[in-house]
Amino acid sequence: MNAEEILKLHVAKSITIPGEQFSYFFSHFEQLTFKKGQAIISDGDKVEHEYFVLDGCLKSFYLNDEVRMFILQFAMPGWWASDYNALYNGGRATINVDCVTNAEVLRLSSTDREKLCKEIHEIEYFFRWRTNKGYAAAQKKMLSFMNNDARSRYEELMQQYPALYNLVPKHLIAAYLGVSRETLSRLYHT
Amino acid sequence: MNAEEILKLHVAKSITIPGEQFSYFFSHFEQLTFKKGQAIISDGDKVEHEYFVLDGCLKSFYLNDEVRMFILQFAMPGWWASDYNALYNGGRATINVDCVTNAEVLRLSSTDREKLCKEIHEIEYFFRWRTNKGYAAAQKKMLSFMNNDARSRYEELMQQYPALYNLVPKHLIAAYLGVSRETLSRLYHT
DNA sequence: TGTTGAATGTGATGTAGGTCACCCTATTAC
DNA sequence: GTAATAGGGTGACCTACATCACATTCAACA
Repeated sequence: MNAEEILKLHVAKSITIPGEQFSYFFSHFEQLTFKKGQAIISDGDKVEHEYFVLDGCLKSFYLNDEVRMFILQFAMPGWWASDYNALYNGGRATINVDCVTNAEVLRLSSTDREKLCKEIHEIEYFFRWRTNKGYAAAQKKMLSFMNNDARSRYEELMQQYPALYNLVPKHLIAAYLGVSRETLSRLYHT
Repeated sequence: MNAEEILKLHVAKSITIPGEQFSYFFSHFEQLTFKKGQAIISDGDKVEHEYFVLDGCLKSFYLNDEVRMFILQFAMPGWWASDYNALYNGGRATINVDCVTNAEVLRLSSTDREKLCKEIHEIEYFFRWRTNKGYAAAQKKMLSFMNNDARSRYEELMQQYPALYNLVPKHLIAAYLGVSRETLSRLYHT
């Protein structure tokens, strides 16, 4: 399946638009290839794009004192990633995004997104819908964090995304769960 | 200042629409008065509305085993509250919303919101903008939670919303910070 | 082929914050 | 008025998790 088809399927989850309109929408995306470990957005960058993952896995994360890493999200195929705070407020990045594996992504500029939202009402609906999803997910993660201990958060994650176990190094999973790698290691060696 | 003017100011932060169009928008809201302690959305309810706070303070919270309370948000004047997950997915509420103080709110149904978004492109933009704000805030809260200990989260909150100190009982502030009321008490009696 | 460094496991020990128990003081209800 | 209930403080103790230190495995690569 090519990039256009993948994005079309994704968009079709919330809206239906005619083919030529979708082609126009798609024409604003730029397809990019990244290697494992490559940075996409770094702390301090001007943030002008968001990224739709076609293949591979990204992570968005925050670095505390440039030392400890907290992962906000693993972005799998069909997910979007950026520093949305910086993207919408025009500020500099405080969130980093890079590649956990080799990755294929589609890049859309903030300027183009706003242009498209203005031109095509359905597209504005699509982006509202997408952000809603993100908001609900962020809230759910917050609750899971306040409610549960490290073990149940780990089990929850593995149940929801079993693929992560083999795809992602354990210390990154620890950084997502908000525990030290030592604690995570002890968790599943019971 | 009356309800219409308050909402107009709020909306004007992101869009400009002609007066008669705003009046049409406003006509879909219903103004309601609640007493301190009154429930607005309870676990298990069908969720069909969202609420814009004119005066007073609401809280949205989750009850773990019907025992421990985790507060997601205090909704002050100019803020919106609902169980957005249930509201957008048509499910039953898992989040509760009630009144920390006596409150004046404007209520908008999900049906009307979607109707208005379809009819008036600017309104759709407004709701996209609002959800974006919410998403960025949720992400920021998540990071603060992963990064900081209870004391700095408490100081951060008091610095950002000093009004809460006198407005809201301490055990609710504890439930927002995700610590026990005992721990919070010890925090500021150093 | 040996070296380096990333990823991981594991013991010892420290600590933030939870839990339980009990206290006192305001409100609110009757 | 008195009773009942919400809000809040504080000591004793416990637990989940962090931190530090060190060992092991394995892949990259000079």
